Amino acid sequence: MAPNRAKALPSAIGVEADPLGAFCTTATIVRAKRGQRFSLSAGQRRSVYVVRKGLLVLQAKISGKRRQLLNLFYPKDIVRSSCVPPLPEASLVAAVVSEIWRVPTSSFEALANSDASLRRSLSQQLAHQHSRANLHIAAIGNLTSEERLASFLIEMALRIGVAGPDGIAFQIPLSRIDIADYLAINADTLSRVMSRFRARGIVFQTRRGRTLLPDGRTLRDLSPIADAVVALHGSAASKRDPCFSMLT
Amino acid sequence: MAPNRAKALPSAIGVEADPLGAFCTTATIVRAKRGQRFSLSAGQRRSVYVVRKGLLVLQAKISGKRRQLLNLFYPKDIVRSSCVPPLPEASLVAAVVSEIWRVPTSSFEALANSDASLRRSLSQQLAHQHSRANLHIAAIGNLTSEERLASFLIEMALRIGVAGPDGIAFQIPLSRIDIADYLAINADTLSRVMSRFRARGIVFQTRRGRTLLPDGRTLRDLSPIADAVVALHGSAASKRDPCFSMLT
DNA sequence: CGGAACGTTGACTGTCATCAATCTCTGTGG
DNA sequence: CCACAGAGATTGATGACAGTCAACGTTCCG
Repeated sequence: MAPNRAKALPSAIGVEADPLGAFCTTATIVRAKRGQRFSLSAGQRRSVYVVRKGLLVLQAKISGKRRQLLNLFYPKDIVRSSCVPPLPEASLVAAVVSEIWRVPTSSFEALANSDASLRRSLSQQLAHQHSRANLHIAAIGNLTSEERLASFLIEMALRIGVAGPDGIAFQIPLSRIDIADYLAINADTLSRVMSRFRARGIVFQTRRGRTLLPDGRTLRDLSPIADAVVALHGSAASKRDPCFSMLT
Repeated sequence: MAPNRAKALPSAIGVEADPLGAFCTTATIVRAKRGQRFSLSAGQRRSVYVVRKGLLVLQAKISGKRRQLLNLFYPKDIVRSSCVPPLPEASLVAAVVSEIWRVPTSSFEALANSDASLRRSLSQQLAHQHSRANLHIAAIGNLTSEERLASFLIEMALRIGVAGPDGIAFQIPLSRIDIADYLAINADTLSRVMSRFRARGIVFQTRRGRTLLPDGRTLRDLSPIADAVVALHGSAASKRDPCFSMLT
């Protein structure tokens, strides 16, 4: 819980380039428990957050009651308050145990100003996240709940799934309510759709919340935006494991 | 229609700073008719577009049939393909007669690299657009069709409205189908909601497509995200005309 | 004078949200 | 060890809202 001063990265062993590691000298490491919130309001001294491990969600409330998860943030993602609309209770919340670097906005800008290649990485990263936000608009604007859930499962599989002999397995890092609020459907409806998927053998769920997707092909066919999801979330997976070919 | 080499800006007369004017030396001016498309696919030589006048929409298709307008772009907005998700038929379309500057990506980056204050403006502008995209997620994820239409009318009023004695007037630059696809509702439903608004005296529509909003207060009350819409779209309006106080 | 595109309206249908009851899982305290 | 409470998930019944289809009206073209 106590923030530490970030140390230099351990020398990489077969790890791809980590341009965001440049912030390690000015960042404060924060280890967040599930549910921990990070304020994004303008009142607070502004910081930029860089996700290192885990999963964070950007959420807000509409008219004080209805909740919406606007974005999911994975490792390497950057969160800055200027990209967050001024909605009530807009905040960044850790969905699972996570590690985040908190970088003062001034240091963030100073570093970006001094390093052209870092600047390029940041620009690309932010554009990528913007692209994901736009895809999410298309998803919740046009898809049925089944299609949304299929797209979400593909996203999860690509981001945190591990390919095995029986399919792709992972532990969904969000509660049912979180998933429902992310996909903009009712939690009850989500439960129904999930049950339907289970009955059709599209997903298997064991106790302890593990999810198994035995048939990537069918899942792909269920999601009209599967190609785009793979393009935006699949880069990590395809590097990690060739067995994702069912999805990609 | 014929692209011209951009000329230097005329000396400003009481006009606020225009950091994007820096691109005038390398930009190609494009005057677009209603419906003209700009490719954003990777195949094409990439360009960055800067909106100068008019209104552009970013659209895509889902499974070849359903259309979604992802974003609206107003003057000063920047459109680059890296912010656009890889969906079928993703394209930038002029909703009305517009003027756009087409800047080669290489020039765009070179200029940004050479000028720290321009870089700051660009970063702010892109963050602002990202913020609007996130607000749109909240809108189509959580609002009823009435609430969506109210929010849209507020956005239009702030962006292109002119305050007069009878309220705020403007000519909606989108067809009904466009508006419906932007708000992610059916065009028939939109027509019904609009009729309801007319019956309640919330909007008046004359022939020639002019729209009049006599009662900004009621409209505000109908939109749960009115505050955020005003914050993200109202800066131009409040400078232009104090009569927008009904909305802000 | 057609014809096309767009908008409006009504009737019907289907999906999804709401409400409520039940069940599972987890952690706590006796 | 068991009982209990509370949160979250599941499932059914029900109703409202919005999408679909169809018919008709309007406007603007050639």
